[in-house]
Amino acid sequence: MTYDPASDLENTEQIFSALAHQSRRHILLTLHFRGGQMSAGDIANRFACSWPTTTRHLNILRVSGLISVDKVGRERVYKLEREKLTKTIGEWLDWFERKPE
Amino acid sequence: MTYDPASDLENTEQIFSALAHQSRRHILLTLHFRGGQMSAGDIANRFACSWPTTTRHLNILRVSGLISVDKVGRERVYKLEREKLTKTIGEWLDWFERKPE
DNA sequence: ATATTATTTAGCTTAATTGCTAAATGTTAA
DNA sequence: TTAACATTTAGCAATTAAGCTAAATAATAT
Repeated sequence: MTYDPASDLENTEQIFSALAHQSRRHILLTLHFRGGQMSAGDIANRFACSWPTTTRHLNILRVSGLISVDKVGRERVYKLEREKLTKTIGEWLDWFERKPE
Repeated sequence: MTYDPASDLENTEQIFSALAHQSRRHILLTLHFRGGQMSAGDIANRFACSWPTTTRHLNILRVSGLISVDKVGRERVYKLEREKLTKTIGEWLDWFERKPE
């Protein structure tokens, strides 16, 4: 797969949209501070909303590429894609560190 | 006004929500690369959507604190609050540069 | 005073998001 | 093979977001 600017922009859109919800930002931080990996249940148990609602948040994060998932037995283990997050947002933010000519 | 963690969190929410829309991110970049200040008309003319729609985007950005506005004659001049953007997002992103203990 | 310019506000419609509960799926244990 | 567990999918209701056109406001120019 070669570089596709259109899908890259689309992904930036997905990522910023994913970050727009408090619960999803919280999930990312929780994942990070618990070592980068947690099962769906471990995540769901830490949040006030219902498990299906958390599942949907996880899915939005997964489609954006900010997390990935792995089946382990009957559990699903979600993994933070830390570099995807820091690279995408960091690079966007970098435009504002550049002097406007 | 002393530091208020609740309103600080609320503002983070506003900022991430403001950044979730492509047009609003575009407005911020346009402002930055045109020197940090533009009239509402200059901004609206550069976008495909109707002027009232742009006005609403500008208002969302203003309420979040990412831009500010100044009346100059019959124009309204919008100004990018560059540091608000880089500080808020940069500091949030920094959590992910810290080692999770 | 009146017209023109710059911009916002109001009001409406459609689409998207978020939350819920209940049902379905797939996996391991008895 | 049946029960229990871990999780997702389906489907619904309520809220919010985003777009438009038309009307309102406020400042300058004639």
